[in-house]
This record gives sequence, C-alpha cells and structure tokens, in this order.
Amino acid sequence: MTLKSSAGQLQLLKKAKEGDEEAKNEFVALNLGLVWSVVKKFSNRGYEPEELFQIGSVGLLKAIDKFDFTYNVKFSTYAIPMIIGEIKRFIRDNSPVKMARSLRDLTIKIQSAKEKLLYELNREPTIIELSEEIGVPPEEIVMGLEAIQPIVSLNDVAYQEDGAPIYYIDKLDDGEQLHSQWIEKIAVKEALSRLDKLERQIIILRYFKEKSQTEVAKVLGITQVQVSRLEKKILTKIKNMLTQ
DNA sequence: TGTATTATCGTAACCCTAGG
DNA sequence: CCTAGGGTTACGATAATACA
Repeated sequence: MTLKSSAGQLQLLKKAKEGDEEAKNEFVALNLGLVWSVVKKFSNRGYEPEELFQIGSVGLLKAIDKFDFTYNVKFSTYAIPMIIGEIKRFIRDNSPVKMARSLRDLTIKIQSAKEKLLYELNREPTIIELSEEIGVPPEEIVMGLEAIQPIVSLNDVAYQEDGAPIYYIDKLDDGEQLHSQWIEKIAVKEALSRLDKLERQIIILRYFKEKSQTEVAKVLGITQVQVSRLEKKILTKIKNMLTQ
C-alpha cells in the first residue's frame, strides 16, 4: 500500500498515459513495490533479484502504456500479470536448453502421474505421492509443478487450506493477449487474498467447493443465517474491491 | 444473535401431442 | 403404436428475511 490515495494515483496514471514524463516517473516510483512482490515469487530460480527487478520494471512500464481504464479493474490487477509475463519471458529465453529440456521431461512425467493418481485415488495426489510414483525427490516435484503452473498466488493461503488448487492462471506469457476473462480471474484472486481467513473460507467453500450455506455453517461452527449474512457482506466487499 | 418463517429455485413426475 | 419433446405442477432443498 502506498501513501498516496488511489484516486490520486489514478490521476497520475492518466497524466502519465498522456505523455507527462514527470507523472510517469512518479507513478512508476509508487508502484515499484508491485514489481518487488512479483520478483519475490521467482526468487527460488537462481536469478539475481536485481536483474529480475529490472526486467519486471519493463513490464510495469508496458502495463502503464497499455492499461485501459475501461477494463474496470485496478491497475495492480492488470500490472501484475504483465510484470509476471515479462519475467517469465526473460527466464524462458535465458534458460539453458538442457535445463529446460530436463524440466520439460519432468513436467511431462508429473502430468501423466498426476492423471493416473487422480484416477486411482479419486482426488488430487499429494506431492509425496507424486514423488513416490515417479521416483523423484519431492523437491524436484515441486520444481516441476512450479514449471507447470508457476504463477501469481497472491493468496497462497487460500490454496493451502483446502489442498486442491481452485484454478490455475497460466498463459500469462504474452501480455498482448489480454482476455478479459483472466483479468477477471486475477482480480478475483487478488480480492480473495485481501479477505480475512473466515471470509475467505466462506467464499471458497461456497463458490469453489459448491457447499450449501448449511454445510458451510456446520464446517465453520456457525449458523446458516450467519453464513448468509457474511456471504452477502463479503460479496459486496469483493465487488467494491474489483471496481474501486 | 438465533429461531421460525417465507421466498426462490431446481427438478422429478406427470400428461399431452406431433411425428416416425 | 411408440416415443421424443414440451409444458405444467408439486415438492424438496436452499437462501433470505422477520421477529424476538
């Protein structure tokens, strides 16, 4: 969070887009935090954070140029995938071929093992199970999984609590193909990450696990009425986050 | 806040009819 | 005659609200 109000930032962004260099610089400065937050996600890949930061900043600049107010989402919602795209492109282009190759082999193995186990167990296999199935140490499985769906995860917690991922956002490689669909997905993800634990649980159980209010109430140890009221509150909250 | 009630929605069950 | 499909109804489950 920056000190500047979001309304002020919007003004700044408008000016920047109109070619006001000073405004642009100031806006960039205010949003470098975004770049860092993305860089952190890629910290375990053996690249210099400084270097990734440079690359990420390019993504930020591109985002400023291409951001369209009619998207009706917050700037960060749009910028983050853009930054990620830039960094991923860089990593892809810079990865030694053989590394990429062995990693690709691994991901292929993981994919098929995953499908097999999914069928056998009737649920998402754990990392340990995948590891045993393929005969590769868990750390490498993690790496392989990362490669399959690297990504954002602004709300890791939301995933952990339930095991199975809710959805994946990939195809972020190309900043050009901006389907409003995934913009929305990211927006929702971000909004979700800003809810507190109880609120997030309710939304996950209700909308991703498709439980009834009564079921949710039982799980969380509250009444159906509570769930109904909280749900209503949360939904308007999210709506506000997405459009503000 | 919780209980009791009402409103809403999906769907199973039934009937009817047109077309094979 | 059979049957696919369309329309109607009734019912149960779920969610929202009224009230204490």
